[in-house]
Amino acid sequence: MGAIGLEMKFDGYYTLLNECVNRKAFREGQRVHAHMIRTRYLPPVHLGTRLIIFYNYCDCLGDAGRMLDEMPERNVLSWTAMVSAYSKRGYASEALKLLVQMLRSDMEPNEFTFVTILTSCTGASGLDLGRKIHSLIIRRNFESHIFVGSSLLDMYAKAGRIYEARGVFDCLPERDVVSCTAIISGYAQLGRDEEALELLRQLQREGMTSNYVTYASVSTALSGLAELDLGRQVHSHILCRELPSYVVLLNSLIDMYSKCGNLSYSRRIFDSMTGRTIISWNAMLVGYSKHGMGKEVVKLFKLMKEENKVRPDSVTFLVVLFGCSHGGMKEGENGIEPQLEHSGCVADLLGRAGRVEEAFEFIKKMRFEATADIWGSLLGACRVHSNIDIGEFVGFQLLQIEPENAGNYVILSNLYASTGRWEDARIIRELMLERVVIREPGRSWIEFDQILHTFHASNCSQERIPHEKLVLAFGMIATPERVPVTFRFVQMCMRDKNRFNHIVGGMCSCRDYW
DNA sequence: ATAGGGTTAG
Repeated sequence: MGAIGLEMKFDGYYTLLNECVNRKAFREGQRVHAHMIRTRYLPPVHLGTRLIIFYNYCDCLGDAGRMLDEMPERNVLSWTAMVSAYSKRGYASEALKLLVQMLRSDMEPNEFTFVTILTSCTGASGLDLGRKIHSLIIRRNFESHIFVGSSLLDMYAKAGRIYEARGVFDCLPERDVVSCTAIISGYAQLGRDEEALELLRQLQREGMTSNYVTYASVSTALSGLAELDLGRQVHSHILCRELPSYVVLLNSLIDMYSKCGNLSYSRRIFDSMTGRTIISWNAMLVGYSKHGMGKEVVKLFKLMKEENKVRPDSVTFLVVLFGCSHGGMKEGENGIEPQLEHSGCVADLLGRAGRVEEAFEFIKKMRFEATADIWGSLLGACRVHSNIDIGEFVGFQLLQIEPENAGNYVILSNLYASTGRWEDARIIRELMLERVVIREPGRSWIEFDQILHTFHASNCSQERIPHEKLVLAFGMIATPERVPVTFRFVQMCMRDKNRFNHIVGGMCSCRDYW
């Protein structure tokens, strides 16, 4: 790093600041700025912007904002650099405030400004801001700019507004990898897997280019479809294209294979990786967890700690705790100390162990308000362990928090039915039909003799027989008759969207929990 | 000097 001299001017300052950004050297940069002030050097707009970027890079948004305020001359870039700082940290409303301030100062935003601010409008909560920005974009005719359009459609997709996203996409005068990938992954992220793949095929026919990001999204869609053959086809296509094996793509493939039912493929990819991230480990752990292989979860978790290259995050803990409970392992066996944010898992673990009262007390004593997920897992435990008192309380709690979730009605109704309270069961079902409009059609899969059989639950059916049972029955009928009943289940694998049940010798890997 | 899409969990 060069020294601060007396005769510093633009070039010298600029080089120094660049070095400070690269090294994230906050103190050094501050000294450079202080030198400017001491020598009464008024930085021109270009250098001032560099200072804003430097401060933002060091997480000193206040200093950066002050710099913008005090600059004698500002341009689009200085404003946009500051908008970008807010956006990158997810401060969407701050970013919008600054944009409004910018407009009031008669400074016209450019395409960079819009792209950067749109990235801060994420999820359903960003939709309102996103729409406001959209209208500003339309007024300035930026809508068909390829970068603006991509972030705009991505904003809608992430807010769950896939039709609006598609509308923006269809209006783009030109397309590229990013815009195509954005719309495909929009469908995939919403679980509209068939549509994602169909769109991929269509766009490829129309000549779209794809890269590793595209295939990471496509793998997400394949995970949802759980069609191993299709997954393998796409994988071999990826290998043929010799796409660089970026971690992101491999992580996605690990997940895809595990959800398509082939854990050994997942593990093979995992083992072949050189630069595993925490997501790689988590994806592999999730695989074992969903297959009910609690011991493997713990083994891999220990391996991760031994390797000591990545730090477990909250997802890791969730998975390991869930993996142990679903895999039939008791608490304490896993050697993991739950943190505060894993309280929900602890409650779930207690519930699954049949200690429903303790779970209920635990949830009531938690330092934060229980989420619908936490109540939901307790309700499930009440159903399994036939605890009508707590179940009724929790059920009504849930019907208030998320009246749109059909699952809660079904479980509560089943709980009533299992204790002979038929009238209450009926009332809850009617309530569900009244309140819940759309239900996701359920699906189950069963595979034997290397053929995958898919079952769809009818969307309008009043029948509530868990269709997994139907699948199991089908499996029993279809296996060769001369095989004795208890051995029919050898190597049978049954799954739905969330979990696998490996049935070996009449015993299920979930220990008959589901 | 300021820009877009992506992987795990719930």
